[in-house]
Amino acid sequence: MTSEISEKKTGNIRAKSQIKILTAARTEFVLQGYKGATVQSIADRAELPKANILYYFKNKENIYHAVLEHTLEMWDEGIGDIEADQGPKVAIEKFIEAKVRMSFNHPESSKIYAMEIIQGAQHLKDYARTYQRQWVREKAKLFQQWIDNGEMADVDPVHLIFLIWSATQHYADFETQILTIMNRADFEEEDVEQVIAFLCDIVLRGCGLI
Amino acid sequence: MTSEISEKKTGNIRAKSQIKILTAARTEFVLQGYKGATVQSIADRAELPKANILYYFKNKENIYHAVLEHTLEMWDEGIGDIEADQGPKVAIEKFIEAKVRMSFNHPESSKIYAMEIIQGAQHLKDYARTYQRQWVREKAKLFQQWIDNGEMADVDPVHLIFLIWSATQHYADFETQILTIMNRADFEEEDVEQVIAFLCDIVLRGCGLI
DNA sequence: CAATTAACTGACTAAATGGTTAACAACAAT
DNA sequence: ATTGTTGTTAACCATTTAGTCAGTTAATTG
Repeated sequence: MTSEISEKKTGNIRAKSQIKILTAARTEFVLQGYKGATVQSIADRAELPKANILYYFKNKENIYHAVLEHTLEMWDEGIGDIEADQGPKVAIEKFIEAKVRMSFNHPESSKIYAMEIIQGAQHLKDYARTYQRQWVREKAKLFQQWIDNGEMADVDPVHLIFLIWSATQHYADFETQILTIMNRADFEEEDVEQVIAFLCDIVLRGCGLI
Repeated sequence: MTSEISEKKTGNIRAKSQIKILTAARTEFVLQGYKGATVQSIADRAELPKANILYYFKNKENIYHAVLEHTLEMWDEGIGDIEADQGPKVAIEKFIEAKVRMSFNHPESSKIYAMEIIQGAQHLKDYARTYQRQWVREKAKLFQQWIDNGEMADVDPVHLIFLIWSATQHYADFETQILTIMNRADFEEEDVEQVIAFLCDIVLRGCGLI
């Protein structure tokens, strides 16, 4: 039987290699798409021989699944949830800020997710059908209560959620376009705060909360 | 020398075949990505032999370029431009409506475009750098004048354009997700109008125009 | 009709690619 | 040391795929 130390060491090698591979894979899948990313290109980016990649992941599809899973975990965690107790203004502000920060900090995850949806969500149909639909319904109900209480303007809650999703994720997915148009090489913390302020301003005023 | 009639007929065959091929190709590129779409799969979808595809387009990249070009033409035409003479309210309304209708009528073009940008805009860098950047600057200046004249709230014009782009294109690019969440099979004219009304409502109020 | 051009296609080829295997190296446990 | 486990990798193979080509048919023209 293996000792605790050896387990840790073994685990470390596995974990380190897997992270290295998944990081390289994520980039390749974004740049080249699923079919365009080759095991060899992932190996090159990870600076490992191809066979070593296939030692840790049985095949290319498994790598992709692992990347996708990681993406969904982030989506769940980083989303910051919409909380009921502080009213619509704070809830929307917090939600927008969480989503914008996510987009700027992890654009690749957002891109992987976007490409997956654009191509028909082959691997994510169930996720949207069960988890996401439920989440949207719950939050929509919450917004509707605020509307009924006269705490915010009468806007369609579901489309409001879509609006916030799209506007925030745009800064990740269309990074390249935005940087080119703004004639910038990279985003800075300043930009992140400006976007948060802008979106909160428009959306809150749009919801009659300012 | 070929007669006018023969030119027309010849042109017809070429044009018809090319449209057939490009339509099939567009769908395949959306569903499978550039590398994933094979010349054979495009041929199958177009119901033509593979060699016939390569008779009309020298190679796969040429097909993709043709698809992309068509997409950009649509983008230019359908965008409806932001006109100065009727003030910010009408300008924004018209722009939103044009973009939303475009998204619902030609989701595949929007998807091709989105994937291209997400993957780093390899084929579109120049387009964004020259044409788009100029367009955004022009329109931003226009918004700024309205702001300076006190005709609308002081919101960042460039980010306002990004917001409208993202919110409208979202209905094309994330079609699958939205339909799944809304538990619907297809969009109807009713939906289009609801989205237009919703977005105009939020954005106009967000800009202090209601 | 004869000749020229355009449209079309089955069969083939060279290169790329996902995945296997078998042999080897590092290392821990006894 | 011996044994077993994990990690590592070059070499190899089967399949897929873009693109070519040689030859055929259809259309057009003079």
